Amino acid sequence: MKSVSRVFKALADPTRRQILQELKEGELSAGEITAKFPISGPSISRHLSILKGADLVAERREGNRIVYQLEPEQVAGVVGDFLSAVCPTQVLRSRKRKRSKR
Amino acid sequence: MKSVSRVFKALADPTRRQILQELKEGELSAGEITAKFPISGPSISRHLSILKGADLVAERREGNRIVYQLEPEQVAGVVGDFLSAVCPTQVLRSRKRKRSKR
DNA sequence: ACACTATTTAGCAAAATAGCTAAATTATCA
DNA sequence: TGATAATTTAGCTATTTTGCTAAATAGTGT
Repeated sequence: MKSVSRVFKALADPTRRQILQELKEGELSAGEITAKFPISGPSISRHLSILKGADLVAERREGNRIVYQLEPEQVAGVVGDFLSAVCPTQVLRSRKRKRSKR
Repeated sequence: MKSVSRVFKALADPTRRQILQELKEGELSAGEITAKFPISGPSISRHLSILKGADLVAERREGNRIVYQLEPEQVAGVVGDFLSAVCPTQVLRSRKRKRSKR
């Protein structure tokens, strides 16, 4: 699937959007994220893997747990690109140019 | 459903995102839009009604046909709000403040 | 090795989504 | 009014999504 599609599909779910908002405050482990939502751990885990698949978050293992952090550049990059493609006059501000296929 | 959810669900489909991009060039009738895609008229009609339900497009009847136009303020407003909520440092530019519940 | 904690993976059921064709609707024109 | 054109609505099917519980995996501490 294309990157843009993965990102917008990821953002289509309210739980996932809220996970991103929580991560904006700082990194959190899977368990800490789960504690903030009324749904099961496995369901959160699935949401996290979708967010990760869209590169909206990064994960790293830290001992026993897995810690997630927001990737604001991907969020702003992909969504911002779409926004400036569709309504160039409304949006915009100098964003870092994306490095081509690093 | 909440407005933000309707918007992001609407944007989750690639055909719908592309419809918005086509409309960016100027308004188009349902038939003209259909002609640009490889899927059936009724399917396009459904996509249009989802976009309309999210206020991403407006429609008006013009004689025989129904003409659609982009609502760039809704696109930029909702998506931009999310963007500045999640990654305030990356994005941003003065956007018109949304009039409260007109 | 064993127990314990944190997390993911598997497998299932219910709901939502997107496509199709056929039928209904709305407007135009003779 | 009757025919034609443009579009939507209805009804169907296949696929995807989201939630769950149970089981597997990975790391820590004894």
